[in-house]
Amino acid sequence: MSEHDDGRIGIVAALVRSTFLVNAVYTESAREYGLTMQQGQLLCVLMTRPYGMSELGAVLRLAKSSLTGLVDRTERNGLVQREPDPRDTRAVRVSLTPRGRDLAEEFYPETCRRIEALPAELDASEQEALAALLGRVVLDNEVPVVFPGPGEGGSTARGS
Amino acid sequence: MSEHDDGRIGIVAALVRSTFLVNAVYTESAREYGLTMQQGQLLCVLMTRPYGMSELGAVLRLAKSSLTGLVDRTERNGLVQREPDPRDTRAVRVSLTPRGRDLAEEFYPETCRRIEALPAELDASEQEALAALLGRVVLDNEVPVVFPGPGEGGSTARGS
DNA sequence: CACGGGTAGTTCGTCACACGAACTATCAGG
DNA sequence: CCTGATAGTTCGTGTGACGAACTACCCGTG
Repeated sequence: MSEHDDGRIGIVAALVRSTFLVNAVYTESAREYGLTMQQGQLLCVLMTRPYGMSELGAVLRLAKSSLTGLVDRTERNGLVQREPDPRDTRAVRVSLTPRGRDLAEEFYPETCRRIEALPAELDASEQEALAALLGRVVLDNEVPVVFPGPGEGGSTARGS
Repeated sequence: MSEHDDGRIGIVAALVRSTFLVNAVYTESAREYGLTMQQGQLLCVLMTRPYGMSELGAVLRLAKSSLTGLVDRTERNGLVQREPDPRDTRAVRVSLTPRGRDLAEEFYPETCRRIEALPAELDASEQEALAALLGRVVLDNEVPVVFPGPGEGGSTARGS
């Protein structure tokens, strides 16, 4: 109820405005790599491993027809590819192409840097506290892993 | 592989995923009122006072041609109106129609409720801490008032 | 006063995004 | 086999975002 005598705002406004901020930064970063935010997100998700279309739809919270379009466009740009799923003739596995992986491995850390810069005015313990609190919020609300944590991105789960 | 043995995530992932979450909630809420997220945002901004197009572009971070389209569509839905600016023949003032205000006054608090529910598992002091930390982040990064704080919505025009 | 540069918005063409409904093809259980 | 569920695609529609080009107007300067 008491909000901004000294710049203090409610938790709702704080969440909405920080969302607006992160959206803008993410979009801007993607733009500079020739990506849209959605395509950037797709690449980030696929960094860890290939996904089926339905699975991707669940992670990105998209209707299946929306996802077909997104993968179509990203595939047309040469960043992802569809492969038949050996276990199920109906299904496809979407994975990064070499070019897509290269791009993701530039885009992802650069975007991390930019997001990381947003709370730069907070000291280390405050940043940790923020991460912990927000982390609990996303955990409590079962947010899909739409952005891998550090260490999950580049080197760990890859080879084939 | 270093971070989430116990659910802890880095600050970047926390920010990105919470953004994803709030986006989804906001979009969903708007959808139920027959709005898109952008139109809902427009209504929320206009709740406090009328804006000029350029001004709106700055707040919503949209190119002017994008804004023309958004206002066009929202106007077609009968929620906002363009009025000539008495001070400047070139300019227009965009304001809520009565119907737009009614809708905003349903949409805004309902969306607040939903956003507020996200950190419900945090206790009061934790919520306060989160609001304070996030509030500083948005302040440091000069995020426009894209979502009014409580009390700024109806008639109490509390400046800057 | 005229002129010229800046400002306010719109128009136009283009592409991305998101959805639902209808569709094809395959899987799996009986 | 049949039948119902599952995996994806296609199609049509509306929204969203942008840059470039345009009109109309403001205002300071000469």
